[in-house]
Amino acid sequence: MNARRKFRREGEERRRQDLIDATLDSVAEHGLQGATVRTIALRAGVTAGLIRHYFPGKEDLLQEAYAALMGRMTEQAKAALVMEDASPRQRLAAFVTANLNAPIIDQRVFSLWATFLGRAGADPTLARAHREGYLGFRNEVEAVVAEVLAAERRKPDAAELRRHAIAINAIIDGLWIEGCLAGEMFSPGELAAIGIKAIEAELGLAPEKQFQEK
Amino acid sequence: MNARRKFRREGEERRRQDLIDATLDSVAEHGLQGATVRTIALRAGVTAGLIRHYFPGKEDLLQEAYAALMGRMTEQAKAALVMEDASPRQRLAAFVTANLNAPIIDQRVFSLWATFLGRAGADPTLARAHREGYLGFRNEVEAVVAEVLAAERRKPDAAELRRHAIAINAIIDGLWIEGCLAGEMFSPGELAAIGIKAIEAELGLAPEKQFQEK
DNA sequence: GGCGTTGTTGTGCAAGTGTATAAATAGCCT
DNA sequence: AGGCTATTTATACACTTGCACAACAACGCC
Repeated sequence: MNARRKFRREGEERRRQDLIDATLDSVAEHGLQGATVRTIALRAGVTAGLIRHYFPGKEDLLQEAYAALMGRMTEQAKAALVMEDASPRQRLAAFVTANLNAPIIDQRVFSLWATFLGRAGADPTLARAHREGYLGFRNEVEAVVAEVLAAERRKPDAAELRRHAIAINAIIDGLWIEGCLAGEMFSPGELAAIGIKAIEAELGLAPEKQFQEK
Repeated sequence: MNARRKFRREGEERRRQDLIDATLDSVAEHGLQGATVRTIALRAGVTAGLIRHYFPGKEDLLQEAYAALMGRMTEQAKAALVMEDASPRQRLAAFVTANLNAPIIDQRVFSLWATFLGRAGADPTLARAHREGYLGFRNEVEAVVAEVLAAERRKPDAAELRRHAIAINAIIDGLWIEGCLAGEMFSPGELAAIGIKAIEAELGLAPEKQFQEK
């Protein structure tokens, strides 16, 4: 009687990923305080003790989960930049559009972002991880902005470029937050349209002419 | 022996405020998970049992603490708008400047904001509280923008006004976050200057002429 | 001053926490 | 098929958590 639970042995990488995913799910749903080893294990379909077999402690699991989250976010964000045969301005517009629509506009991701960042003030590790991600993102923005202005025959100095990047980054971040927190207040594509307009104004570009037909 | 601890009876309102402040301090420093009744009580200079005398439960204390935080934030933010004998444009600039400098740019406040907002996805009460604060803020922005444009003899329709308010709100929010998380990366006043420029571009205003002398 | 009210303390408790560790078994190698 | 080994389960433990409750003492009132 009292049969022991059946189980399967998964590959190490698979198990670690499952545990990390389960951790992110738990944090997104119930916050850091709700992410207990038992909750996480239950979600991952294993028992609590197994966590200690793959991670030195719960804290390490949380750290790795945050790193994984950041990695996915920046990866998705930057993916919109790799477009061939497109003008710099089109690439910038596509970048903004991608960042202000699903799946990057997502309440769950926002919850995770906010929850972890709330501890950045106290946890230097988290703070540094965020800073690196932020600077990487801003540098991408700055590079595209430089291309856009170059295509317009304009030659901004480094300080001006930096200011543009900071402002544009703020516009995207701010609209991203609004979309995540109150997405249903905006019609589809509205945030992206607002963002593109604001960014074009910031860069002093003439409103884009619509050339839908080939 | 084992003398019982001396204590003083404080007024009810005072004690409640102290407990709320201690709660916010605890959350800012160690996150929601670090805000235990014992930690909070220790910080407030009382023993844990007293919390239950003023609040039905820990959850209620957290709710009231969040409400208090939001109240202080929006109050401070709006305070910069009450300027007499100032042009709409000056008031807008003062508003932006106030929101992008201390004490509104503050890592502790950001930690609290992020920590609580991380649970907004799961807790409808928090979500609604945030939404109200956000809409209130945006309406203030929209009102000032309307004044600024009116002073320029421009008559935008409601939709255009809404878009401007959304974009400007995003700019302020985005720069606020950057300042809170990495304040030392910016020189004093730099964020405000960037914000004002971006907002003027968004509104299509000619760069402001400096008229320092009376 | 004595006395009652009630703000405040201290203690206790059941549930839940992360971690340690022994027992079991799934899957591979021969 | 049989044994080895490392993955996985299960149990135990010390500690923390929110909450309940009884004892106590500070303060107002007469």
